[in-house]
Amino acid sequence: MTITQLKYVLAVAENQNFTKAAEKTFVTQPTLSMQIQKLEDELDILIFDRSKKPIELTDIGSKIVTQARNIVNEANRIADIVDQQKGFIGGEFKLGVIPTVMPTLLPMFLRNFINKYPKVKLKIEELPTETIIERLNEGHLDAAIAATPLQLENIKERPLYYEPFVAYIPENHALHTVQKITVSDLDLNDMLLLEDGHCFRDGVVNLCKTNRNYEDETFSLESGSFETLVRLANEGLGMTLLPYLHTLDIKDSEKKYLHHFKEPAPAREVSLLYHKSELKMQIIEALRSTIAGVIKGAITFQNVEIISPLPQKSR
Amino acid sequence: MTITQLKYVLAVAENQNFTKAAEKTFVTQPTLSMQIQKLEDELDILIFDRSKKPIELTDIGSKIVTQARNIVNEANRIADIVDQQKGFIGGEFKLGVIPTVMPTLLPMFLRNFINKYPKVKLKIEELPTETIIERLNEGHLDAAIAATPLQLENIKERPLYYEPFVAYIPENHALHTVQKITVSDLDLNDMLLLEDGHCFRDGVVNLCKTNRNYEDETFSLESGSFETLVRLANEGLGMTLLPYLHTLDIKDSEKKYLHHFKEPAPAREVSLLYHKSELKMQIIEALRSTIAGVIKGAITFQNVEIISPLPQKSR
DNA sequence: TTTTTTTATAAGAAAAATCAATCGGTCGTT
DNA sequence: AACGACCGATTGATTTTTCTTATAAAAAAA
Repeated sequence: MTITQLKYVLAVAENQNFTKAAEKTFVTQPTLSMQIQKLEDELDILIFDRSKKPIELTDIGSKIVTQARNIVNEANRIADIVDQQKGFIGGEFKLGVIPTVMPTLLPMFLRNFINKYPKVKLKIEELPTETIIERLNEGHLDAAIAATPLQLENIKERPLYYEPFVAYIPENHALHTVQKITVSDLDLNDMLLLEDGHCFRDGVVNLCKTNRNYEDETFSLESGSFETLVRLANEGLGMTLLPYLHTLDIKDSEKKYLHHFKEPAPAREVSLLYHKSELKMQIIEALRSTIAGVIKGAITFQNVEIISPLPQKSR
Repeated sequence: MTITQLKYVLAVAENQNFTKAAEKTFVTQPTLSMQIQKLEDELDILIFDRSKKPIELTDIGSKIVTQARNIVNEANRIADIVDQQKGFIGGEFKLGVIPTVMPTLLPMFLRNFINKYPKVKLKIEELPTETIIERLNEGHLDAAIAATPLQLENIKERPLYYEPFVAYIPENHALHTVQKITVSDLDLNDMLLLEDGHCFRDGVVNLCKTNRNYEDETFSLESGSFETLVRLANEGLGMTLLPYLHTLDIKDSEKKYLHHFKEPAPAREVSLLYHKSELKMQIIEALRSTIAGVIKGAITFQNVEIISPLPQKSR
């Protein structure tokens, strides 16, 4: 049994296809087939059920895949240990970021980070929380930034900052005169929301629900970006909630429509996520400290109440 | 990097010698040297400091060895998983047993076990607790039977039974008339003990010390076997304590000198020990259940107080 | 100094991993 | 039913890797 064989098995298990797996592992398909056959012969079991289309893992096969992932992870860590010893922080690093954090946080720390660690080849992808979790588990992401707490079995969370919600209330709105609003002022039916799939949307819904219970979940209007939401609000279609960092980019002329919450303000917790195997931990730590450094100047709030980003099962 | 290379590294680290490591791994010394050099080249570090005699690990080398042990363990577990799936319980299994448990426990379950699991090649070694711990950590033992609790970082304990101490008090002894003795009756200076290194001896010393404190630790007489202790006691040289199972083998004519303790009787906890990596867990479990089955008939005590087997630092 | 022990190196043999080409089976489509 | 697309297995040549024997070099022991 070799580590290479285990990597081949993982590739086939993930792609459910020998040919694609071969491409991913940069070998030809016969090589892959033979190595996997050799392993199966050695163990005297079948890992894959080739009669199914697409190919499936056998019972024992899926146990082996789990353990193989373990072994390959532990093997990768050897390189980590060496890097750490050499003080080398570099190599490819895949970071996932949720859409509602991406545009505000990224510009704040990115230049800083690549200056400080020029040898790290950062590959950043904007992804919904769900996909982030999948890819962290499969090892296709090295780390991610998302709203927490998620409390997942195999994923560790390291909070970066707490970002309060800020209300955007247009001139003609009923709440316009209220200076410091509270959660109980909120009405979900009057709220402009992001499209489904954004965890910030789920956070807002959770927040409003702590107040009242809505059976009917037909929301008035939804959009894919905060900018659109603000514009819709200006048109008198309702109010909306924004994460604090987004309010820093708003036009001066519109800043007067921002209303902060009475403390403790509702807030989302934004964390650095990584797999419990703690691979590439030096880079993760470098990332965390860089972000912590730049965020300190931007967010000074203390007294906040964390709103869960998890979508609640309705009906 | 290959698993084979890691195994070679482990062998050299353990033997501190390329030639011996080569023998242990069943390859020639040049093979070993070259493979290790290849790994060192690939990682671009030195694992071994060859200038020292005997050879030493570098700083980074010892970290790599730790991780390598990890990887090799996890890799071995693949075979475990397959065996479990096939319901196969077999292969070589190395069991360590402490001297004071060996002669009484082994005959009770051994025949039973080899009948039930004929494919397991049991290799049993009588070893002191200290050596058992070392070998479990290095993976040279698959499991062991020893007195607990030891509370060690990398070793799990699964209690098998609680074996009360029984006093052997010869006719002319001061305590001879006392039927049920108590711990406070004991006097370490009057106690015949096993030689240094036996954990049962440490248990007895601990037990007596709960009673009084002795500054002077010059014990009267020591011996390597319980049989000798009994004979010495018969000669009027003092009393002694025996583990319960040993009292079953005593001559009928001497049984009258056995005195049980008042409940809760002091007892030692005898456990199955294995490495936390839980390799060969099916065999370990088979062993445990077999022993548990035979011991149930022999030991029915309930109300006991466990005496630590750990030697206390004196002076 | 000589001998012994121990690791490194060199060269050839054996084993293995890989590739290009191709086969054979299973789909879905026409 | 015939065709083509897809997919994994097989074959045979080629390259790469691993291992061994033989030997050199260095260090330690005598």
